Amino acid sequence: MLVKEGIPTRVDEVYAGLRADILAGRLTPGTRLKFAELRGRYSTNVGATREALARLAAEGLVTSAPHQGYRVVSLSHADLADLAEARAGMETQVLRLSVRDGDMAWEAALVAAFHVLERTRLIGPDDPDRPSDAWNAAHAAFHDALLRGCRNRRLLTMARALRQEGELYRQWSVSLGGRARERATADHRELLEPALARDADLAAERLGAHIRDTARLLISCATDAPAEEER
Amino acid sequence: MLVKEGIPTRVDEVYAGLRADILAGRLTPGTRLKFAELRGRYSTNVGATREALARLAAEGLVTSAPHQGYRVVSLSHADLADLAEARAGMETQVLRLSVRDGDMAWEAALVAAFHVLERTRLIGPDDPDRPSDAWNAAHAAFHDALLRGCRNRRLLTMARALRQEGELYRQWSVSLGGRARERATADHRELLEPALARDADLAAERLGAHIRDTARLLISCATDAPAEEER
DNA sequence: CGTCAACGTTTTTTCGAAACTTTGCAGCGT
DNA sequence: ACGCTGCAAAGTTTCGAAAAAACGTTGACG
Repeated sequence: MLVKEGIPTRVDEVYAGLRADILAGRLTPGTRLKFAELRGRYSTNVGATREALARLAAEGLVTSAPHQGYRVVSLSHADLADLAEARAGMETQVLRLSVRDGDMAWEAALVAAFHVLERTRLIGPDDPDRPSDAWNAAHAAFHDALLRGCRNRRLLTMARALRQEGELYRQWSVSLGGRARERATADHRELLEPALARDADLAAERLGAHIRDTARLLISCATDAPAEEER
Repeated sequence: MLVKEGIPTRVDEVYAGLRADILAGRLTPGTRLKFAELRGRYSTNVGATREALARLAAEGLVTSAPHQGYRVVSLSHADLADLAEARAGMETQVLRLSVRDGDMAWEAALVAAFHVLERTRLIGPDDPDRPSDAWNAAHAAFHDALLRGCRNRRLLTMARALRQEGELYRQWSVSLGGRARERATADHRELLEPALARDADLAAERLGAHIRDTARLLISCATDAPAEEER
């Protein structure tokens, strides 16, 4: 956060790669991140790896304990509940500001994102139980477009970080229940309309409900105990 | 964040020292942080310094640009307004949860913190224009006690990080106006009472107003342009 | 049979120097 | 006088190896 753009350095590459691997699920939650492995995986030195991990730790995607190395953040029902609560509060606040301050370009981007989301098949060709990658991307883009009108960089950054962690849970949750499939488009249209109508209260209320519902759904679906340790 | 405790490592020392120096104002906002200097100041190597700075950057206390090093975050009126808005939203949310979930130990700690704050002289012996160090510490402790009842670690951590940045502005603001002095104790009593009475709405409303008022006061007082560049 | 201590291995942390990038300055040409 | 190009200095980034710490195993003792 608060890092100005410029020419990407070596650390940035490792950071980006690591983050992508975690978010895409190529590195499962709870796995230990040994420097030797990472050094081979991203073909870099220890120092760069260390700094990339430090950034991810600050972001909440990995945890660190002195002299015990880093590991991918582990998931738990309790933490998911906490995260949902934090997101509901955070994102509704940002959405209010977004609705208040967003200009026409924001509206246009929002409508565009919704259009893409609406037209993207929820279920991919490969795995009939899991949302397709394209849909996940469109979904994330829509929610980001929703918040992007907020002029407060600080709040926007925090909301994004929280949402990103949510993606981790989504990635590792088992197949979504049937209800989610039918509701998906309707839910998002119900978010779009009050946002465009500049009804901040209604939009915020619906977004909060959306987040809480999704979290509840994930919790109820994840009957299997979430990944814990690995030594 | 999300760093488990353990035996402090070298990086932790540098991180702690650097953070203390920034918050105490020994390193002024906007100053460039050269590795050579820091290496001498904390008698350590480049790598440790680098990692400590990376953590502080993630926390928002320093900024970084590729190939241009790190510098202490610079202050501006616009950013202060953003920060106040973020804090108002964040802290009121955490306070609601704190009031809802806080147990008797929380109440006790809160009362104790208020007692100390009430009995601490606002104006120190050395500088008649600036709050004393003791009062600043008591003030921070009271606000922390207010929020500490919140069981959601994630929200609590974020609220604390935001508040910490606020301390930076307070440190560098010019002497507070007269109104602040009389209102100080009354303001905080008006925070304490609804919290103990478990009136989350009233407590949240007053805290939000308190934060916004303080920020407004700081902005109006800081007639001199805030520190900007230094190359 | 269980517990504890010591040893060896694995992994993290620390460190200084080489390599690369940016910045400031002087010289040259227009 | 102004602008551009190339050089020198300062500073950041990268790198691999040495040092310190934790972990697992083995062996001895109660």
